[in-house]
Amino acid sequence: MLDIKFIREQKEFIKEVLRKRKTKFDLDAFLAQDDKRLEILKNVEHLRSEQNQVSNRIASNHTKDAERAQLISEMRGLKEELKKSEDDLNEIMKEWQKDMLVIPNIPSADTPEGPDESGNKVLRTWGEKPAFSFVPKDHEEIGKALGIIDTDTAAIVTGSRFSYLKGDLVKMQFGLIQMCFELLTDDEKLTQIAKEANVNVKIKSFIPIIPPVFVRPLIQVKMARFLTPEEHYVFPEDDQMLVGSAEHTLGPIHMDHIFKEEDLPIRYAGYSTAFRREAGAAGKDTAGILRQHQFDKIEMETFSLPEHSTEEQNFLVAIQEHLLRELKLPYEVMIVCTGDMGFPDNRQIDINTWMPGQDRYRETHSADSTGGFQARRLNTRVRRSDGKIEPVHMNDATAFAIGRTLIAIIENYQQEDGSVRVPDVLVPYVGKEVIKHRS
RNA sequence: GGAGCCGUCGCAUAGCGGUCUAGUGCGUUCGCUUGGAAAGCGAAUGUGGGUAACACCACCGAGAGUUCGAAUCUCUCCGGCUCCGCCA
Repeated sequence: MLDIKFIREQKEFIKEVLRKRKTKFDLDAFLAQDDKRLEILKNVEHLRSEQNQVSNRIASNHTKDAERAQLISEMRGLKEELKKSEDDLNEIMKEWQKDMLVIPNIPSADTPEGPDESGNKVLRTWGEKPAFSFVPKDHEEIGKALGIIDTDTAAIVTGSRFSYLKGDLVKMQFGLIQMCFELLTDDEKLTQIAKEANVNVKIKSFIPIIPPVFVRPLIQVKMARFLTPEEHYVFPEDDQMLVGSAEHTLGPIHMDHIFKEEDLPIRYAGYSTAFRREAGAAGKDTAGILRQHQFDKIEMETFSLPEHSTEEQNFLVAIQEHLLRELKLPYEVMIVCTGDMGFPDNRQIDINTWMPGQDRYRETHSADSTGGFQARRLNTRVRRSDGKIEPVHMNDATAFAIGRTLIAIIENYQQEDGSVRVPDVLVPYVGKEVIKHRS
């Protein structure tokens, strides 16, 4: 949510934002409504003020009985007028709040304008795509043959887009989790990463979190992550829904809280399963485990001072890149254009990792800078040293989308005989250098 | 799931229909005092809306209601605690 004062003051600018982000919204009509809202609000406050004054006179000992009776009958009339005005205000506020939720965040200056994902720009690439002396297979074929991925049984037991991961692949998942948390809780390594990426942030390690996977729909609305209800598993009788990302329960941790300036930044790393209905993706990526209804993820969520949030986002991207470099997986870093970026984002950076089995880069990471957009709805603020209170800035970013990272490893590290080499950094966790079929 | 308590300004508490535009203590900040400090004394200290700035208004877990008037009474919901039951 944007600041209504800002919207009022920067009308033309907001219109431009709406156009760039392909949002159909009649801003003029909305602002006319807003004028009306302020007018009614003033009226309500005036009436309430009068009500209090008269009420005080009724209560006063100096008021004579006859006068008191007179005042009480006066109050009856006032009461009705107030009620009517309040009803008007409530009605207009309902519309107003709905409208405010439709206006997206303002894209950063370096966000390219574009209609859809074709407008995204690659900022840099890293790593050599592996050269194979044979035709590389995709992860499903390899995983199935090795007995480490079983989607067939999952389809029978549960349904499509679910899977059993088995054997060494499970150990590899826990290896990824381990190496990730070791990094994110290590000040020294984080300092090194920031230095190498030339990013200027206060180093403070991440607090590991295992968050709930259920969340109230109302909280999702505050996170601006509930624009497509059909994408979520919702349980109306419990007024709860499954999260689509750990971000959904990490972001609201400090709802209604006011930070001291020196508290920031605060960084969390949450490990959680994510659930998505993939309602709009029928027939897309049906093979293997690329697009599942259920997958595990480590998500970074940080709270920072407004002037530090872009640098914070760059820091999170540097961490993402570091993790991929540790695994020696080739990737490209991409800045997402206005037509493709997430609704609450002011700057979105995606990382696509090379997947030889599909002969293309696929999205494995996203780093979303939402500025004060989510924080304003969540009422998460900071008191500056001069006493002023403002929304904090929030960043969220993938550390590992584990399923997709496993895919990238399987496909990049595959060998002609169908076995998969284990990346050096994961060998201690998996306990072997090559994953072969279990005899 | 059953029974009983409870939710007030950072924390702790008062508040039992009008004097609550919410009192007190702790904490915090500033000042006095001091060679300096502690103690003591004095003052300030919630959030939001609104305004050029004031005024003004709202907020006592959330919402609805009763009333001329609600932190206070009623209802619904949310959350917490204690006991019982069940359970990893």
